[in-house]
Amino acid sequence: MTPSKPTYHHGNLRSELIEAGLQLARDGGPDAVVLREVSRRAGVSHNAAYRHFADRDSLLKAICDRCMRSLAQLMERRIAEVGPARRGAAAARARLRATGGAYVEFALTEPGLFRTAFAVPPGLGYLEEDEGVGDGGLGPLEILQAQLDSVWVASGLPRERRANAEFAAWSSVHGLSMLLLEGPLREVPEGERDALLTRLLDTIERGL
Amino acid sequence: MTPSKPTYHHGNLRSELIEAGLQLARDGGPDAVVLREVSRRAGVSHNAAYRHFADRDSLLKAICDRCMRSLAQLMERRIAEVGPARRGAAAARARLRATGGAYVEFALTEPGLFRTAFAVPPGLGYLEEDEGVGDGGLGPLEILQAQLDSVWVASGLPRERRANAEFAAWSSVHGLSMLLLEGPLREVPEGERDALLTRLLDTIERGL
DNA sequence: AGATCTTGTGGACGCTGTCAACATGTGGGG
DNA sequence: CCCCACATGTTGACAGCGTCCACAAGATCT
Repeated sequence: MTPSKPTYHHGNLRSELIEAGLQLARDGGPDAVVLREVSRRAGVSHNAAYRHFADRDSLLKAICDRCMRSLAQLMERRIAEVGPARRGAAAARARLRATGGAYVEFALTEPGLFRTAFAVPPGLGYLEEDEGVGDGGLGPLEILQAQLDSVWVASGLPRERRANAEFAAWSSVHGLSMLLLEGPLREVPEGERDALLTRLLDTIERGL
Repeated sequence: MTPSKPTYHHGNLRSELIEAGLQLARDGGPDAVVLREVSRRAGVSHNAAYRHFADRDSLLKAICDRCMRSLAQLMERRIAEVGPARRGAAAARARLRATGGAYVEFALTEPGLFRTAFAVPPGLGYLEEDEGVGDGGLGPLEILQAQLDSVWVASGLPRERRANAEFAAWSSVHGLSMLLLEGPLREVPEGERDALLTRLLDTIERGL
């Protein structure tokens, strides 16, 4: 099970397959993760992957988890950049905006990885067990929840309104990402995108 | 160009291909639109479609337009159900909520069609020319814009805040739909989904 | 050393989209 | 009316894909 014994036939194929698939996903999204091409890039025959993954979907799932991890890491980084020392309501709101901004930034700068992160094959559960988790051990949703908690504490928002706020915020940035990436907004010129994001974050912050 | 001359070899194949593809899309989403299976269902050989569509993507695009039209129609219907006679700010807001609700309703009741509506192949422009338009001649975005205009007029919201509001609202319902459909929220039990939608619409309405 | 399990290979099958060559039905000009 | 040109549909082929099966070879255990 542990993929880290470098003393077998190939060494540690499993990792290399994931790495090769990740590169394909980066360039062409989830559909570009082609089993035979992955094997080719790893330098093995077209069937070797079946010793490490039940089928293509199983490999894809592993790659999706890595993509989700990258997303979580960018969110963590952008939150940290606000400055850990800053306190108060303004800082909490700035971190919340950074969280949403990082989400859309990831979608636009790594479109292939973003699309792959959410291309988990049906039947393979999404939130398994510490998969797709950033350096802080939290997944994207949990990171967002933490920032919302901070805003609630710092801004004194009505407690009963906290319920499900994470899903409203998440949906917004996710939807904007999808629409810009592969939806009808993909023809929006680059210069206008920031305005859309700003307007979106304004709306959510006001509506919390 | 007009597909309605019932006096040729097959009659009007083009339409039947789209119809057959639509059924496949309804059951299995865009990936289920398989050229050979479409031809099979239309009762023609596997290559007949090439006389009406340049390639699979071209056929898929036509199917996507039909899906978008269905979405627009459901939005129109739900808006009309609010009651055309009702006037004032409350009515305008009710219609706006109906618009967003219809969007998510369509995604959940016709998941295959919804996913197909946004699976327009890259390279084939999204908003061509009166495609994917409802009975009122408006596409989903334009319908949403009209409802937002009504709210602005009826509620006297600050005019400078009108800019890009449609994209914030659209992103929200689109994101929720995607997350519930094929995203990490697809395991949310049916009973809790309405709460998420309500919270989302509340947030948007407050934040406009 | 020899048995056994794990890992990788080679070949096959049916599926897909697409291309080229061929067949057939339709409509118009002599 | 006939024949020609064109539009439409068919047949056959090709490469690429995921997957299954039988086999080979390296690693591990006794």
